[in-house]
Amino acid sequence: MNEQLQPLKKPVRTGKAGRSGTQDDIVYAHIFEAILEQRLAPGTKLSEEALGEIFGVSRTIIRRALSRLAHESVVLLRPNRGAVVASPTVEEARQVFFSRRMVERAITELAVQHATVEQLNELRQMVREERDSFSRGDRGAGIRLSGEFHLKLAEAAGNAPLVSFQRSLVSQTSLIIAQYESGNRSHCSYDEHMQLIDAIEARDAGQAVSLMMHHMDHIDSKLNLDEESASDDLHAVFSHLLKKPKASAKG
Amino acid sequence: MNEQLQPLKKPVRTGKAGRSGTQDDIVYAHIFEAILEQRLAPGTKLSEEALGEIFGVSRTIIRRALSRLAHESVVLLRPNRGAVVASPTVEEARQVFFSRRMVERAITELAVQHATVEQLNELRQMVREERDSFSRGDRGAGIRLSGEFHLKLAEAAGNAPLVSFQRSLVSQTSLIIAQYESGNRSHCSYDEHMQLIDAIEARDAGQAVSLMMHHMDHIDSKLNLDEESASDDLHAVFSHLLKKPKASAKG
DNA sequence: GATTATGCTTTTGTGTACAAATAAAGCAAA
DNA sequence: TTTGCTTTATTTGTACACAAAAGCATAATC
Repeated sequence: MNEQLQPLKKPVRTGKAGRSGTQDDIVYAHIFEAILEQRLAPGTKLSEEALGEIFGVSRTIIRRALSRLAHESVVLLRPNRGAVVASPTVEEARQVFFSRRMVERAITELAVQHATVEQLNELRQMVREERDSFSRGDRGAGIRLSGEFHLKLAEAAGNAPLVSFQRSLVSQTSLIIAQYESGNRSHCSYDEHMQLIDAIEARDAGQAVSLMMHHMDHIDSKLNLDEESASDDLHAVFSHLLKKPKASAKG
Repeated sequence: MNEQLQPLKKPVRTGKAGRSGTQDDIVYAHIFEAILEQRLAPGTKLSEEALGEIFGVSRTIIRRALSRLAHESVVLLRPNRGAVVASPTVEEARQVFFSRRMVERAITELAVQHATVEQLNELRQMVREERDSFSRGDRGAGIRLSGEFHLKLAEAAGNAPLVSFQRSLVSQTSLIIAQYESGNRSHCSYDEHMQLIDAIEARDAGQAVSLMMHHMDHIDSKLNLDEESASDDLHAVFSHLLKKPKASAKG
């Protein structure tokens, strides 16, 4: 139980954490990523002390990160009983998707009006990264990048409250997909993403919204109710970040 | 600087704080109420230590409350520079109202489908309280209750993410109204609220949505850009909660 | 053998001390 | 008088220690 992170390295790519420099942003991003990539299964207990030890920070920092995750409904914070990875029910998933349809429609319309060519090119670059992740077989990163695409689109729409809501919805959606999506790796959302960007650049609101709604339908239709298992050992989950203490202190 | 609250009494009515029992819920509610009732002007610095002393709790609790307010964009949290009451710009106000129109439309449609008669009666009771507040001349409470009406309606719609987003939007709207609404006290929103409930009870979606959109228009049209002043002395703002130390230690 | 009571362990909640960063004040020089 | 710098003071950031609550296991009783 005395493993420590090196100075505390931030993960591949965040996009979510504000200035992504402070300790709690880093912890937040790591835990979030671990959840999305299913290294942390829904229901897993997130002990403050254990996480603090793993990341080499005090419980204060962990607590802030967990609080933030709880606010996005990715983590459930039970008073006096600690935090667990959220396990959205089918009904909760349905509600999230309802809200997402609403938000994505609004975002698409706004993006058609406001998105700059520069922003659209950045979006294209993100889609390429997303595609690469899936073709590498890195499903976790793919889901995450897909989410970041939708978040970036929200930013291009230029409405701050919508961005904030979208962030929360995307997080929850990612968790739901990670939990419920059927095994067929046909998550070729990047193709639909590209078409969407084209429609927005053409300033064709009708077409863009139509594509977005179909995209939502596709995501929706891929869900099923299989429960998959993942590790709930915090040390194992974050082992790739740990430097071995002596030689084999925990093997 | 040695004033203390009695055991820590919660404000009139919260509706916002979860179980509204824990210390930080109480602190949150008090500060939020003070902002809505314009006893705390936009831009006012919210010192952790001062607030801690006033409420008789440690900075830990204050910090959580501020963090929560910041997440609703009612308070601005600047790293290393403390918290201030948010002062939404005209553009930010515009964005909030755009989002609200979107959300209120969805909520109204869902409420027509799902709201029970019991919920509608509770809503009517809230509108009566709102009306009473305005007739008493208690503008702050009126604005707050008006916001709580919209939040309760969101709950009746039965979509959790929407409720959460609505909470944030309502908070911001209240702040905007408190800051920008013109002096004419023609804030007779309670009348429109009553008509809305009737339309929902009649399960007339078209009429309900139409009323809601007009309601939004009315709120919108009442805004102007006058800046009003309010106290920025924390002790004065919360004086009604303080018991006098000895006889006249601070007069 | 099942069930409830009780003490023990673990984990979270809160207050506080110390470190770091920022803002303020004072002073000097132009 | 004003401007810039140095020093001081205030305020936030983080860690830690102690208190309180929940969970767990053991044991006793029905």
